[in-house]
Amino acid sequence: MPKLSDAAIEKRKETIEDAARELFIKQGFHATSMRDIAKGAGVSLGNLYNYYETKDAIFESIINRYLGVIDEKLKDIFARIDEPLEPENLRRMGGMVGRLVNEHSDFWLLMYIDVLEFQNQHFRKMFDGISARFGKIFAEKFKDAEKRGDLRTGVEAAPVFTAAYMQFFNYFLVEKLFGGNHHLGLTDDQALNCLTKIFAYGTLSESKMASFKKRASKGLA
Amino acid sequence: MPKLSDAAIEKRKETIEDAARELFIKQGFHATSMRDIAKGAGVSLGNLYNYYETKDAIFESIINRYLGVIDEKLKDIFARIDEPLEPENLRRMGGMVGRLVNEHSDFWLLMYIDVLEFQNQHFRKMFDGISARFGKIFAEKFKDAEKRGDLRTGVEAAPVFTAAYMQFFNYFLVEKLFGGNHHLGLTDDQALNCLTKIFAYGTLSESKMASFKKRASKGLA
DNA sequence: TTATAAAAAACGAACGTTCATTTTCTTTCT
DNA sequence: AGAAAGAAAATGAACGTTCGTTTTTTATAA
Repeated sequence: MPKLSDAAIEKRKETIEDAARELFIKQGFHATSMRDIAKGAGVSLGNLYNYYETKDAIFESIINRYLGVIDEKLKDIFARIDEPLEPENLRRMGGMVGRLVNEHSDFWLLMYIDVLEFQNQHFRKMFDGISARFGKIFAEKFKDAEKRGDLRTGVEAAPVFTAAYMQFFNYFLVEKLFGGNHHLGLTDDQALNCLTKIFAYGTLSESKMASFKKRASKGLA
Repeated sequence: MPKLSDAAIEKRKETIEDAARELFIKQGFHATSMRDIAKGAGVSLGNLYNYYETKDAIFESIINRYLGVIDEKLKDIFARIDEPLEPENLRRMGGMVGRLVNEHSDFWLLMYIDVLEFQNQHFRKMFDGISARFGKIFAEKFKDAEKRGDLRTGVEAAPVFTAAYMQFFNYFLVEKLFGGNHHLGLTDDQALNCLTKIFAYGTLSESKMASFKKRASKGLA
């Protein structure tokens, strides 16, 4: 047989990793055998080792691939937010984060596998210094907002925005993975509204809130 | 040999479960063998089966025991909070939640094991309808606060209190287990203050906030 | 002696990994 | 065009371990 093209190898690896991911998520890493993965991918047991050195390497490859996907999705979300402290944008972000969590709940399960089995080696960077990263992404916007006096005195933009992001994120994680069952006692929509309101009133200056309320009463809502 | 006393059996089970818990947390459930547990507890392999039917049963026993402990600690925390919507009390709760998370981080790891390996069977009740439970615990307090007009119009006490609790909880979890590394860009103290302020300004009526600020300026802080 | 706890040995099944073998497909040669 | 050669891919049996659990044996104290 001639050597497979890089594209062909890549394609095969994807089908293997798709099968492995599904199994890891459904039954955990250690409970999933190489035989399971082989069967799931429609590949022989031995052939797996032509593509990966070890079982761990499969997990790592899955994670690295997925990290890239989620990273893009997050970038996309933040790119769609021009004014990060605007309440309506916070609310929109919450919706997008919710969709991200729900559509990729398997990704967060992989994160828990990583925490338990690999001491969180691969996901460390996910939350490490996240506020500083938001500070960079929205550097001008945050500076502008502070100049304009949009924020209450003593309130910094980056931690507040991060806290809002984390709150949305965690809300949907609890709902999706931990049996929250509407743990705030509200529908998802109501919960998003409630949380957004808290962050809006909690962080914006009174003048900013007033102008926002005026705009809201005239506007869409 | 005569039958062991119930107390003796209980004591032995505790040492076994202590060893098992440590191993489960350090290396995961499936990666921990019955031989590991036996060695860790200073007991023979076969003897484990005089105390537990299966390996799963050990895990379940650990969880049920621990759920009781955490439940008590949480009850204790809420018992120490007479006025749940008072900002200074929210802040105090945050501190207590932080200590709970940090001192019992293994408990939350067990929760992740449960999510991954047991479909969250044992921890379901942890977050299920948590807002309603807070609503019951603080029923009178919430009603009083709403009567007094402590809250902004349209803001319900239970979801807001729950959101605050979850935010504190999640903050420390991320710090402890996910390599947050001061992910809000603040010290823990500053983070607690920041979050408390958001929830205070975000949910309390202006009159209530004014009286609080007056009291704060006169008082300790 | 007798009931029972504890220890040790043994069980079959399943694990991750290896490897000799077979299959597959391109290339080369007639 | 078609057979032979060569190289890489795919296979699945087999390896040595280790797994959870069971069974057997030994030790202990009333």
